[in-house]
Amino acid sequence: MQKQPTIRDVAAAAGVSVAVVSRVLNPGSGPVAAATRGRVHEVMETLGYHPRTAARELKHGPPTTLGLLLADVSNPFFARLADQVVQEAHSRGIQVLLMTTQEDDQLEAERLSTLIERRVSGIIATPTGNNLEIWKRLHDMGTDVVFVDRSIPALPEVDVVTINNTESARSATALLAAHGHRRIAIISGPVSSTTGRDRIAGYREALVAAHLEQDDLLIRSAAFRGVAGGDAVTALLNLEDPPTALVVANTAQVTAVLRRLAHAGVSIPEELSVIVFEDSPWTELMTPPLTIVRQPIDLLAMHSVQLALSNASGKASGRPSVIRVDAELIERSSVARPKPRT
Amino acid sequence: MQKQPTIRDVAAAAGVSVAVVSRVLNPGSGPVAAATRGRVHEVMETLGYHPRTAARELKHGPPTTLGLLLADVSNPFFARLADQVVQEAHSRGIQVLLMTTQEDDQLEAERLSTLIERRVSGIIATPTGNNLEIWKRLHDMGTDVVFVDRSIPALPEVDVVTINNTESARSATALLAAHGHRRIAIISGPVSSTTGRDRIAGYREALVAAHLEQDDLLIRSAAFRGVAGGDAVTALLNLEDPPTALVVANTAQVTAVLRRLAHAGVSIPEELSVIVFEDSPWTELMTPPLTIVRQPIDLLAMHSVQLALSNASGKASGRPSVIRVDAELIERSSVARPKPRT
DNA sequence: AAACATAATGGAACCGGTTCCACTTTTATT
DNA sequence: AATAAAAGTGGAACCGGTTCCATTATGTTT
Repeated sequence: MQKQPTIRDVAAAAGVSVAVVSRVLNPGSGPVAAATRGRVHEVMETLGYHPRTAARELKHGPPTTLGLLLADVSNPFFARLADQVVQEAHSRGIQVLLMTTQEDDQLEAERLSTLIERRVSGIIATPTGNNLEIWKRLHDMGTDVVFVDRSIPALPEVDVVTINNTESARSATALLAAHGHRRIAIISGPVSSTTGRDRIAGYREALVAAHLEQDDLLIRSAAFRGVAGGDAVTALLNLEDPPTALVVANTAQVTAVLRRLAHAGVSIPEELSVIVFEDSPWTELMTPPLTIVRQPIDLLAMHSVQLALSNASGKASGRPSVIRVDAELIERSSVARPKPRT
Repeated sequence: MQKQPTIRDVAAAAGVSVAVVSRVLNPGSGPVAAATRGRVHEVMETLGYHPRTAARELKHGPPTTLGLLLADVSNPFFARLADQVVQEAHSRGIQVLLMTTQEDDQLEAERLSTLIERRVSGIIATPTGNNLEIWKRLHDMGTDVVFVDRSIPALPEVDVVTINNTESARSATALLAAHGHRRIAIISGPVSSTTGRDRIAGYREALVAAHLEQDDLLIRSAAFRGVAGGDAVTALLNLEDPPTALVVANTAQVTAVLRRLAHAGVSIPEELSVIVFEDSPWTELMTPPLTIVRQPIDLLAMHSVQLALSNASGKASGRPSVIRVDAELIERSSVARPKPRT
């Protein structure tokens, strides 16, 4: 491994000063004779010269890197979000440092530390909900923080991009109520998360609107990681008066829930109507095809990147932006009328 | 956005020289009195000081960043690979720059450029198959390149981590043959990819071993992106003598294939036995649960990171490493005996 | 107490770029 | 042709760390 040529090597080989080479490197930063430019380019080519980003960033750290801090990427929802964010960023010449927290606030704190040291211009994150002080400090330092999917109410100064969680859970629940269900259950994310809380709120709204009785036993929160969704299902099925319909509002637990249902021999939609928050292509291939709530991941990604970078470019709007996009309820065949009581 | 404190600010505030602060920052790089260390730490805390990675890397670029160049991350296979790679890297204090090529060699070239400029210590990639010269140059420059999942035969000097593609396709095909199938089809990736080629080779081996006739009409290559898998299915079904069994060896096209089969009203496994290369939890939830080839993504990730970093730490082995891990054939219910000819 | 090893600290060069400013050469103006 | 304006170039400081080496403070040995 021979060592890399530097700008001075190039300058020497081309018979010019480093200032000139730098100008060639940064078009528009100053005049360079066409002939000189050509010669310098040639030399760079033959020497295999590539300017070091680290050195360039020393002077004035340009917004060339963005931190993406997700819970984990094995979850297809986050994976697709990551994919879109990366594409969106690339299209603007920005690179993405991908980090994962595994829903662990200790890890989150560590990741944030390295992002600070890298002086990333912006951070797009699904916060665990803790580390308040770090987030606040980050924001005060001028880093553009954008929470996506979830948020932290205690930090109203941070930009947020989410789907309309309340409304999406409300409409899903309302659909079930419209089919005549009176015992509708919901499995959501942990109540410590805004998605968990908001979706339960929407669920309640729908029950109220449909004049249905609320039963807290029908509301189950499951952690994002692990297989808590399965246990929630079992608990629901063992209820004295079990539900006839179920909203799975925890994307990470959808397969765990379905697995347990299959195991228990529950037939969908005859014995249980189901709506899931998840739009994997697999949902359509199931028997029966599942009625789903589709989250517009591309919009989430687009707005996140936009916010994370717009502020960086000195927008400095007073108010924090809160962007709420609508999810889409797609009716397929996992919802039916409840069978009459025996 | 006030500007960040530098090491000199800390030094001044603590009443010491920058050299001392640097030593505090890098334990083991020199002696510092315990009292001094404490004072410096305090000052760093109150000033909210974080050393800039860019500046640190200027001196001797330490192997602190790794490039991960994948086709795309919306594909769950790559997503899980990314997740594992990131975790593996984090556990060693390494950050990951995630980039995607969308299977486009033009984009690949651009991404590689930025990785070179960042002086990443290693690159883990699923190469498109082109850009030979760039890969070669990268390798010659001393960057540790590791191809994962796929490889480029024309670049034998590069480390590779893959599953045993030939064997996995062979065993899947053999299982179908053992069930009495004589017309077995395969939908693989493009023949320009090593995975595509190797899996077809394994398929052929199995046919030979089972003394079955080979029919090139039963071999279909589909691009990774798009919905080419669907068209391949249609073509197979319209054959004069259609297959009774199918191996879907193109992970990215599995759902497209299944969708088309569902659309065509083909019942699995009665009319068509199916084995897919894919181990999403959804495969088990299908009706019937699908027989699959499971790729040990965690091993792929572990070995990739290990190789990408081991070389960096000056291992400098003469031979390139080729690590081939075994995939696992998991029998469920999508394979049955062919129904007798009518 | 003298002699010497060791610990602790500071000064300054250096990493590889960018940029300001001064200086020289070319082109335009009248 | 004289002069002003613009284009092209180079020297050197600077960004924020690391590190070598010299210097001073502390501790140990005989």
